[in-house]
Amino acid sequence: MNENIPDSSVRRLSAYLRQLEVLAATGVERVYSKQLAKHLLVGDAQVRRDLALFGQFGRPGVGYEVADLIEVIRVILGTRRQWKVVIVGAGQLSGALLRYPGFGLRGFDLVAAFDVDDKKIGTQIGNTIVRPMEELEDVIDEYSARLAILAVPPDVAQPITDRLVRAGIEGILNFATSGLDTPGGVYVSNVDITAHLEELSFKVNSNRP
Amino acid sequence: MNENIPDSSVRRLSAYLRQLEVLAATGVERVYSKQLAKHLLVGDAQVRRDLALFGQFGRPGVGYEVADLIEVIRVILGTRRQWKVVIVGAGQLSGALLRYPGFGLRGFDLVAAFDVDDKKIGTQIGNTIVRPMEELEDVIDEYSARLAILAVPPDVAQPITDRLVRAGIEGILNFATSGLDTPGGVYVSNVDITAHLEELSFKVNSNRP
DNA sequence: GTATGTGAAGTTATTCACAGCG
DNA sequence: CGCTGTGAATAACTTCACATAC
Repeated sequence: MNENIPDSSVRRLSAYLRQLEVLAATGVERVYSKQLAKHLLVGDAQVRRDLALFGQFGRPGVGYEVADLIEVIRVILGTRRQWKVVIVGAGQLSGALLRYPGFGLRGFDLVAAFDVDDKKIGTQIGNTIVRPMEELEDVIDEYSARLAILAVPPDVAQPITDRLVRAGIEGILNFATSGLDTPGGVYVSNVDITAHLEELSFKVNSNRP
Repeated sequence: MNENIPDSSVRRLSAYLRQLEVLAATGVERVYSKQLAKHLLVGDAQVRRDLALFGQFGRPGVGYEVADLIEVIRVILGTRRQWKVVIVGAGQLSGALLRYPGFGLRGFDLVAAFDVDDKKIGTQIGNTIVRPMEELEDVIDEYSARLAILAVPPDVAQPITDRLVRAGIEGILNFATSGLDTPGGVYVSNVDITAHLEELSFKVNSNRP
């Protein structure tokens, strides 16, 4: 699939998809770019541009079919397949993720969790049994997992990343605050909750300090 | 403080700050824009530009003092004060946040948690007791809290948001997948973990489907 | 009449490249 | 010299506005 796609467009496609899922669940069959734009604080032209990067999916004067557009965006994002995902670190956060039912519906199958803590190993979280770190490579191989979620203390984030990369993982969702070094072709997406709070702090502060 | 600051610059400032915190902890006293840039996949000019939006903090030929720059960025982000933050929804995710020690150090004090579930009310998570939703407005008022974290099911996210806004909250960190409507001057930062996974899916897929 | 798709225009962000300071 | 700070140049993204299709 093409390159030269702005990251911002990809993120908006996810947002459109969330919106469309709600519309589909409430029985809405058609939607206009203007409606999709409204909740996202973007213009309607932006919505059409984002979609135009990948093809023509609407009909002038009519709009978009909700069900079709959901499929289109899933194809674009690559989530019509079911990605096998391993999660390293079986703490509270991982527990929340493992129990969240939304991932499976959206193409992400959390197949295994790993931890170093003997007290956690063997316990069940959601539908998943916590395994020892030693099994990491074998399990990634067994499931042909290509994505991983990293929810471990910062000091072990980089060494575990290196192991994940060697084991064939191509995308890492990182909850550690430290950045990760990975070779080209291995992507990292960082979730830094502190950074989100700092963004709010900055904006609220600029408003009325 | 000034407007016309790109969101992307604010996000990068957070990233620089994370980096600087690590440098400070390891005893490094000086740093160049080039070093800060390296881990973040941006150019050194970008780092200097981001800082130049707010003033001049380095010395030509010398670089930046790590400790000074940390202070400068905290001032910019508004996190030298201690923000009082309430958290609504006392599930697994909130448990993880309440037990995370990093927020306090970085200017965010999670002062209260709320839930509708009688079984949770009164229990302690980290240092915080879970309170009934009825007390929401009083507690926000009592602490003069201006930020809130929302970790509740999507169907109640909007009504609770409305309550938070009426109670004086000015910034909301939202973990619900649905977007939130807020009046001008009330900021929302969305954490959509599915969107992060979709971003990885997209990139890994464009690489080698 | 209404909404899409898209060239063209406009805006914003990033990178270059170098003067000037330490 | 080396590194910052910053005009100037470039690149990227967004918005406008309208021909086209329904």
